[in-house]
Amino acid sequence: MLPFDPPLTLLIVDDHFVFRAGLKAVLSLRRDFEVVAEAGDAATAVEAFHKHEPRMTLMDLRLPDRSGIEALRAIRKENPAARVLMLTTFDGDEDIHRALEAGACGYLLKSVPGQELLRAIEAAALGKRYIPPEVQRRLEERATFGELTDREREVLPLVVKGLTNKDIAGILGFTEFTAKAHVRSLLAKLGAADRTELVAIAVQRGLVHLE
Amino acid sequence: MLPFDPPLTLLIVDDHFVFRAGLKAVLSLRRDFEVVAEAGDAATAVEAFHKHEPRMTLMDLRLPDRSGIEALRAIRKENPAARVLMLTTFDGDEDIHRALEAGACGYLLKSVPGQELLRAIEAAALGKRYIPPEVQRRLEERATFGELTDREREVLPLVVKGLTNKDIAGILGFTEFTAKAHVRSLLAKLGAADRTELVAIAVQRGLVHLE
DNA sequence: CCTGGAGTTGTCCTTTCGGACAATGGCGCA
DNA sequence: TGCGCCATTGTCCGAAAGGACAACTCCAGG
Repeated sequence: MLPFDPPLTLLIVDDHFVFRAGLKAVLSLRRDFEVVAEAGDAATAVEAFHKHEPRMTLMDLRLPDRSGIEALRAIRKENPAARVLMLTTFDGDEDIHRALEAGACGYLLKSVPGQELLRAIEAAALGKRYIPPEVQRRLEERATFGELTDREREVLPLVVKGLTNKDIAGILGFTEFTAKAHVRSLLAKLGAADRTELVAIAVQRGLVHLE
Repeated sequence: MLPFDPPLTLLIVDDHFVFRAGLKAVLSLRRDFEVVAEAGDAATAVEAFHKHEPRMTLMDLRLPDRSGIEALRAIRKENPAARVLMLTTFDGDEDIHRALEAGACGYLLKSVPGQELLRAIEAAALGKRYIPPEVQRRLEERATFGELTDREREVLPLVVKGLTNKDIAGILGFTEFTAKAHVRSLLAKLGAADRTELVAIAVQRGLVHLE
């Protein structure tokens, strides 16, 4: 593999100072990689991207200003050719799916070994989509479930908050029967026996986030 | 602050290669800190501790062989004077509590800046317990809730799995009434209106872990 | 134009929940 | 010895949940 010339410019986005230091340490093993900027939150990330126009961005999914995927979208909106590699701990297949749909050119786990990280960046910079087998597997499992509708996505977080069908109906402005219908559909689509299990599955799969 | 002489020997335990690299990079800023070993899982960690007898151990809570706190316990059992600093992303107050109870000499968030990390290690090595204010706050909030009984700790995961009171009773070998009583008690102690909210709270607080 | 999916609103019926209250036995601690 | 906490088992009751159906509207896609 030929080295990048000029060097591959990189933007690092992660709210963990120590992890950023680790990335820089690993990336410094390649003379043809150059970290031109780093950011610890989404707003700074978008700004830094605009300023430095890096050829590759490494982005954490979980950022303090609660986005990561939003930052990805903002960056891809500014430059649709931008290459962004998501780098995160496992967050459920929904997050992976959303990241790839938003145009990420790969999805690495933070547990990635150094060599694989370098290879993934190289592959992504050359236009390939780098997705590790374990992530791929999760995505395929996911495909067996149907997509959720917009309404279902509105109802689900309310169920997770412990609200009753009547409460949900009041908030979203329809009758209890409608709420029941949506919940019934959610149970079927996610394979849950009742709303309690629904919460566990939804959280595990990253369809909703607690806090 | 006087430098450590001989140098402070350190063991690093974290399953993320990149994060370990970051730790080493930050720690190398102190000439009197010396990383003598590192481990990516609990078993290796205990082994490395036995072999190198480091004066300080930095340990991630979440390890692939599903322990972290177990590794902490194993290490403290071998050497009750061992100093172990937990270093992790937020995992709910229950994990913090269990770690400190098991003898951790501090609990840092992975988002910790480099300087604070170095200061925390220094403080912990000198016998102080380093706990950042945000973690302290979480622990105090927690104190307002009562401790769970052993039975409640058995029942809770089953509730989270979506089982009914009757199912739970069958598994644990008592009647549905007893299951109801425990669930009622859990609802009261954790401040949940129903078992759906109970799941959300239990997961958020780290009383149960999904997967 | 017609089909299908989504969203909406219902009914009927059985099961489950959760609150209030009460009673028993055990075990530790003062 | 007695008090309190825990675990256990109940009863009664109203509210909520969830399955099985059915029907209507709207709208996009073939």
